[in-house]
Amino acid sequence: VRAAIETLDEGGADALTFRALAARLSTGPGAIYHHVTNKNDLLSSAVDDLMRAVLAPSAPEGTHPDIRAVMLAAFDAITAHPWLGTQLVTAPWQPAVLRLLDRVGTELSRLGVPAGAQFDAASVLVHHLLGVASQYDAGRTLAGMGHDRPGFLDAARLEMEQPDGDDEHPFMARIAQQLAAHDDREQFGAGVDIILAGVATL
Amino acid sequence: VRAAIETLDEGGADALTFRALAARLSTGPGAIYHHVTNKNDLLSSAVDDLMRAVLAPSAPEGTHPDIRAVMLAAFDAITAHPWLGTQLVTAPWQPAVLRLLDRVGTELSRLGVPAGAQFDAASVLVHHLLGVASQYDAGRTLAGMGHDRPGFLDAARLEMEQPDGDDEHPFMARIAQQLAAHDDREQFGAGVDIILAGVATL
DNA sequence: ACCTGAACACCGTTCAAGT
DNA sequence: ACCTGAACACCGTTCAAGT
Repeated sequence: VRAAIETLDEGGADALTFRALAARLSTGPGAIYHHVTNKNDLLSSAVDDLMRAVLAPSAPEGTHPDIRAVMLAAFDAITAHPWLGTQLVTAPWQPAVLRLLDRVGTELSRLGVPAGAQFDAASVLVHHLLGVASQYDAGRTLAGMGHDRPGFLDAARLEMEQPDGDDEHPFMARIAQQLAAHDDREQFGAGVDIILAGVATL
Repeated sequence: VRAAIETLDEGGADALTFRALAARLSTGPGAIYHHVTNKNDLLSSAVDDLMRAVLAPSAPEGTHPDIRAVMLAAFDAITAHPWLGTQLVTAPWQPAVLRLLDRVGTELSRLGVPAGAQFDAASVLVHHLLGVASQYDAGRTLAGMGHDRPGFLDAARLEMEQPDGDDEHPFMARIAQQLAAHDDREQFGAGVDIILAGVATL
């Protein structure tokens, strides 16, 4: 599993092959099946490993883990391992996601959110994370985007323009500019704050 | 593209193969490359077709499209074509997603949301949609879940229990029960409402 | 211009044969 | 019990040859 994580970190999702992994471990592809039942099993084990660290009790004894801190820890894990986001999104019912959901939901419960709304609220928070996560991985591999997201968005906006030239898509133009001066982590946190503000009204 | 959508609807993402598609169109696999550059191109064309219908101006002349209505229209498209959700999540920078983001953002702008927060707010809304969307597709194919999500969640909860038996994961137990009586569409709308309530505080 | 379908370079997975 | 690595059943994609 550790070798798989290294392969994924170095070459992305496409680099993880039973043949490549076998070569890295100086063995044959078949040998891997003695330790793992599946490629899916291997991937979810890799995800589990990383998410376990995210959810490890970092708060000092007696203190309660802060939702915002947990969300940001997950965000940081995903930026460090971009393939992790895609993997979480592709299999949202896997144990790692359920553990995260439980942690968030439990914390919401402690904050006094009504029982009937805890699941709705926790889901929105986790979805926010998964959404940002998937963008992050896709952004690395997308042809033509590179690190120039503002330019990419602006080009996309121009493609969206109707032939009649009536609609100008001012919103897209504005966010293309904003993206240039934006810190991803800050923006993620801003989204969390919006959701928590909404939760607070319940 | 229409044949691809039919294949995807009938057999899910794995069923769309150039060989299967060629058979359905009574031709060879190579012929498809004269109309489409790639499998990715084919998939995003299929996504575009469906999302174009979602974003088509449905509101009567002069009226403004309601954010909630747009979000629910997208939700309905995804439940009708579960593979659509996975596809949207896998490539969040594709034109279809950007058009949705623009629609939501433009509407937020009209509602008086401060310019600096429009992108944050629109992103959270779209992420909520994509998150629910990916769950929907994964839920169909996940082994052991079937249509018994409460039972599945409860089993997952039991697996999560630590050997020391101290932690009871009461949140998971509660949502496992809630899921039995829950309407997915309603829950999706509840999430949208939470986000909009948070946006309103800005 | 468009189609045909064999061929190429890969996959994940299996399995007889070894140690 | 674990490894080995050829073999199997697939992929997406290409390309000479046809119409």
